[in-house]
Amino acid sequence: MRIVKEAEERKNEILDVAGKLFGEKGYDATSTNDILKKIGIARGTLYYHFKSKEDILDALIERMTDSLMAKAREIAGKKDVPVLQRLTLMMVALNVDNNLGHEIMEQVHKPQNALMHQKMQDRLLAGVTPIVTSLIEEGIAQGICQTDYPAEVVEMTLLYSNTVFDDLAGYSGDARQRKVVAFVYNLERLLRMERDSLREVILPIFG
Amino acid sequence: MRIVKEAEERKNEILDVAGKLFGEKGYDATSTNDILKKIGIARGTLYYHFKSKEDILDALIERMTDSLMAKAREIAGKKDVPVLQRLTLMMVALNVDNNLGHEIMEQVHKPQNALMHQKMQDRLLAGVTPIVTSLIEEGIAQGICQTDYPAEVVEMTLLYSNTVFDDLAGYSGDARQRKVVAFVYNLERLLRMERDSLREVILPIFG
DNA sequence: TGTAACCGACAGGTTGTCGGTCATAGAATG
DNA sequence: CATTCTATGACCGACAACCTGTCGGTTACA
Repeated sequence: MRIVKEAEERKNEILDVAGKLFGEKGYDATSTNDILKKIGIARGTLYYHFKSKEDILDALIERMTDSLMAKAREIAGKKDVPVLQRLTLMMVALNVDNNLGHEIMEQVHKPQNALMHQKMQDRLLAGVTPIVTSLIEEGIAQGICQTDYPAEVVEMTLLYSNTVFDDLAGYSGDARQRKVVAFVYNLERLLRMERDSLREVILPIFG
Repeated sequence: MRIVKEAEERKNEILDVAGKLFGEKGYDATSTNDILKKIGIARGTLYYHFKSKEDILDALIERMTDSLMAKAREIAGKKDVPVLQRLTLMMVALNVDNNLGHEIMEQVHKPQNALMHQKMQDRLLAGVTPIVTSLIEEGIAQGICQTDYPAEVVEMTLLYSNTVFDDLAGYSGDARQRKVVAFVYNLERLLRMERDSLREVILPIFG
């Protein structure tokens, strides 16, 4: 007996399985056959819902980044919470959801998954940068920090943390700690903040 | 009549053609058939010299980065030239050879070539960072700049310029100019240098 | 009953393997 | 010194085993 489902439901079912497999074996190493066999659908069904394998990846990334950005926007919008605290919340959200929450991230930084990593980075940078930038601009208005180029500072910072902290697991405990401390140190300089003023805000995030 | 060549010569011949094709069509879109037909060798010959398509890519990247790093080391080693001037030469070398010289770079930043981009970035960052860091440390010793984390500053800076300036062509003239100015501004802050002290050094590089 | 969702065979392409062939440097021989 | 022999490094191309995307036909259900 052939099982029929609403298009939206099937699509999500495909994305769920694809996401899991991409996370386990990488995008390139996962074949469309792997996906459709695991779900129990035919080849034609998969291509009825998505026009190509890359289309699946794009939809998957969109689904992930959309929910992440919604959360980021929500945090940034809490005007009653102090700026620095919102910044902390933001970094927690980005790090947990981005690097740990989904197991996809465990494999995403190895060269094999370059395409996936690249696409996520592009989308996240484009989407999150303006949100975080607005936060920084609030901070500037309140005299907490200062820079002539908030957007570029944010861009540089996000890019760096997204690349380096991705495979931070590869470092030993000490080297890891040093990286994080250096990151805080540099960020303080970029934003012309007092030495160690961000230390207590950011350090706890990375343990 | 079958043509026989020294292994090293054939290898380089293969890398030459592969590099050209990867640059024109991207890594994924180039098949091993494209390569071997263009050279005029059989399938078996290609796989006699390289164990896989990815192996070709790796060898190609190694050949490129090796020559680039040799040049970087040479520049850094000219102890009679002032540090700032050496820094300029270094950036020129990295930018020209990396982004313009080889036409490979023209296509390298589009998502299709993510694997190529990723591998080059990994290798370049790992290789060039210590060289540039030593340069910065010289500058610190001479009192030209100051930071507690020179390696991380360099890492952050190289990563950023390698990612953002890659597809700088996508921006209009004004936005491009702004990016570069912001980059200099941020670098001065990271290295605790006087405002605009790097301006004349770096700006000319990007026109 | 019309159509959205589904099926699976198939075409055309890809990578990597493998048993076998040929060219040639250098050893052996006259 | 000239010639023949031979071991092996370089080369060949058919082939297996995959892969993605298409398409005409089928089925469930609103």
